[in-house]
Amino acid sequence: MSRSSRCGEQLSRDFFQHDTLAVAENLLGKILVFHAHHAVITETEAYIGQNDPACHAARGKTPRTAVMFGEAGYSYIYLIYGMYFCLNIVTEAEGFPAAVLIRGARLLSSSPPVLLNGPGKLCRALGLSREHNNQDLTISPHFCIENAPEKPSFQRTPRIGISKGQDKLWRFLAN
DNA sequence: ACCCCGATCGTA
DNA sequence: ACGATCGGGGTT
Repeated sequence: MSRSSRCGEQLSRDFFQHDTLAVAENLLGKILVFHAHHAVITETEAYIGQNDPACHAARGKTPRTAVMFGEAGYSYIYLIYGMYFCLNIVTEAEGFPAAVLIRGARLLSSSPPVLLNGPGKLCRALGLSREHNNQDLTISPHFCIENAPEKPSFQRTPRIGISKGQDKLWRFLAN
């Protein structure tokens, strides 16, 4: 984390190549950049490997989940309930399927800032959809995560909207 | 080929 | 509490 640790710098791959819980926690307060949009991440969830029953990759690699088995720092965007998209960022070592779901952010490129509470609303507001799946977030300044001065205080809770894996406190919510 | 259900959201 | 809406994944 040498170059990437400067404020406003695009995070490099090594930020994402770590334990998913650490990445989910450390993404709080960071800036999600998509073209003209800048948003402070306020809520994340971790989905970790084939032993996590709520993880899409729990039953192995399929065409949809293949990106989760790939290199860290790539986007995993999928359609949910036929109407909404959810944005994840792939984590950990290549071959280990895990990702962080971006559930909430405060949109700065608007006045006053708009609270995007919910992964579907977030993708709709930013214009993220299927065509932005499987993109490397460590390359382009138009789709990346930027470092930020401070990590906010936060709480951990069970993940939202799942029927399995509710015992884990894998949701991170900035105060 | 078919069926079930989901990492959601807005409205009732 | 519920409906909208459709692709993925398991089953036949």
